[in-house]
Amino acid sequence: MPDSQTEAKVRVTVSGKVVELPAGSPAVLAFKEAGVKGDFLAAKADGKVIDLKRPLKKDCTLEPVVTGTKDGLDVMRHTSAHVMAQAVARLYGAQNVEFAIGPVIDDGFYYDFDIDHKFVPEDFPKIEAEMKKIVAENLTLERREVAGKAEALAVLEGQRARFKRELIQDLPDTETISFYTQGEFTDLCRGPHLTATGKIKAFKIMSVAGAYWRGDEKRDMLQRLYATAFFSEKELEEFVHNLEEAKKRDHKKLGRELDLFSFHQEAPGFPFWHPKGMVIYDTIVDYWKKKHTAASYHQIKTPIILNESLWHQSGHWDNYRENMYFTEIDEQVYAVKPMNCPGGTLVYRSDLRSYREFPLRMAELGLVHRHEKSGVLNGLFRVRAFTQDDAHIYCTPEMLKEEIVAVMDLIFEIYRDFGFSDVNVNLSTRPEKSIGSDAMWANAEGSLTGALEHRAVKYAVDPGAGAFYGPKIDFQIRDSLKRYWQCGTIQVDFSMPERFEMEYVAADGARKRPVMIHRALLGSIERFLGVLIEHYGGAFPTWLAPEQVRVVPVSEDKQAAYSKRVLERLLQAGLRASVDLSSSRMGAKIRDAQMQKIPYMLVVGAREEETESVAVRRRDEMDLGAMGAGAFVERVLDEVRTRSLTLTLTKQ
RNA sequence: GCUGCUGUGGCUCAGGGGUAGAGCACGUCCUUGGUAAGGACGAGGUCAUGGGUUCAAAUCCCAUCAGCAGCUCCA
Repeated sequence: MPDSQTEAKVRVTVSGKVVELPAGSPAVLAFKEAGVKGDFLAAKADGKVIDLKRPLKKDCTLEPVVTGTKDGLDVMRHTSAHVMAQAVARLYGAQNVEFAIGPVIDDGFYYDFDIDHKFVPEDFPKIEAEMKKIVAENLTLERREVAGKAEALAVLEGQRARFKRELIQDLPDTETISFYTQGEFTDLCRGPHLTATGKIKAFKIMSVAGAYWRGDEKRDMLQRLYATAFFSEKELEEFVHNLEEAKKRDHKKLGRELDLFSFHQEAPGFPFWHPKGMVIYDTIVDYWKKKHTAASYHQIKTPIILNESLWHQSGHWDNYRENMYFTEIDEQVYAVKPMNCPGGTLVYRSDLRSYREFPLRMAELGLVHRHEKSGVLNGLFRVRAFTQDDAHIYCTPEMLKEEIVAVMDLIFEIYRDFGFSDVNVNLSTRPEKSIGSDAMWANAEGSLTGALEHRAVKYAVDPGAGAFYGPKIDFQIRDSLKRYWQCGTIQVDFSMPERFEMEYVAADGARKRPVMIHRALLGSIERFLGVLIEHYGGAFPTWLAPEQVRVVPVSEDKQAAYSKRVLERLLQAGLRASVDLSSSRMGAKIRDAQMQKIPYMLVVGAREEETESVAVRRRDEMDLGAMGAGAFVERVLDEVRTRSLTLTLTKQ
């Protein structure tokens, strides 16, 4: 019998229960001792995920990581990455491959390989089949810790493993270095991992792409296999289905199909808006202007081309020149504005300002141009010319918090009206390199957090991620496919007022420097419209729809006059409508309107003509039956007025 | 910007060393039909651009431009 007096023990707290185990016992034993049952994938010791077999060396709080959790999924995906690497090693010969890294990412994992064979999608089934074999073999994963870099390098002795060696070299000396082995495959890895490959459930290789070693384009280009894994085939199928859905909703595709905008070789990165796209664009702008007028904003418009000297003063010439376009006027250099603020400050300085005007809110839908690298252009999401829904607010430091609350209120209200109720909020605080006094930063950051807390907004803090000229809050909206889009931002700016020597006259008659808030809600109208297209899948709510009502005569001959009368009535009421007087059959006309995702179709035939009525059909395929033409108009107008996100008309 | 893939009528795409095809859309005509495609006929492309190989290039090679994916960048 072991001497319990001398044997070291660890005290482990598992869901409130304390169990005592010999030091070095595997984590999983603690669950067993504590009587916790379940499908364990890993353990979490004081918040850190570790292997189930990891020896416990000191007292800790331990919880199981089980199927169905994010932690569990990450562990399974991590092990899946090793399995994929092992499969590649088996299929192409371990001596022919060099392994780089294989981390878990948001939607799965990847592994980077240096291999002569060029992966093509046709290789995926083969690799997947080998992975399935490895899972079926249920190989156990063994962790081996080595003492320092020298020993780690010794493990790799004689192997082609220049990436692994480099990784080891760059590790801090204090770091524990570990390897994981499953069957014949060993990989440098921090872990944690599943206990055995058999616990991997459903996986799929998604794509292959080039990727630079350590993201550096001057270094080796590797082949990256993207893959994903889930706890069940069902979840995997759902994921794949979602990807297809996202593809269907691609705004570039819908933009073409719905005839909203186009892009052309003659102007890469510069969108061309078609009539229907313009309707949506203008509707957003009209709405935006109304909201800003109601929130006591003034609206200004500043030039697109401004003298180079202004950009020296603003600091853009030093920091942003690469992204700017230049031109020449009368032998003077001018720049096309990449941002609106410098022009805005000229408006501010056009008059002597008083504290009585504060907070002075100047909004500008400013068209900016930025030279984005060709490879980053992406439909409306990344363009070279776009309209920022910008505003600059000038106020005193004391007003900051209240102003920020007001901006936030406006942001959330506007997001809600477009159907975005889930918003991620991020606070970025002072970076190492920054201007402005400690007191200024304290006030600004205090105002931002104060505003967030005042409205009980949940937010994450990104320490040191603020701009050098001030802290900021960023807003990301979640769309119907659960993707997040960075749109809104509120930035406090200490730099601009200094650089442009902006002043106001305070109550005591002294000249003081105002604080400037720089804010955008939608970010860029173009990009936001792209997000809206994907969010709604092209089926815009009625208030935004380019065409709201399509009149469909049953017989073009016989109901031409009546259908035109109905159309006239719709147009007079201010609705966007048209009539289909083509000679196609009614079914084809309906199909056409349906594919254009027009909210309402009005079928008019002999029956309707007799009673001055219309047979209403909703694009979500509901035949609502007949109703009086006047009643229809009133109800749709109401739907538009309230900016309803759903179609509201129902069967009477 | 880097790497890979792609570029054929307005759109989606097939074809492929011997000077081009389908469906949809479009036009004309016939059809006047009650809730997702009626029919016939027709027009439309120097196969992204420039160069090279070849008796012959849309097809093969190179470069350029553009698009897509990824990397990086940006926020």
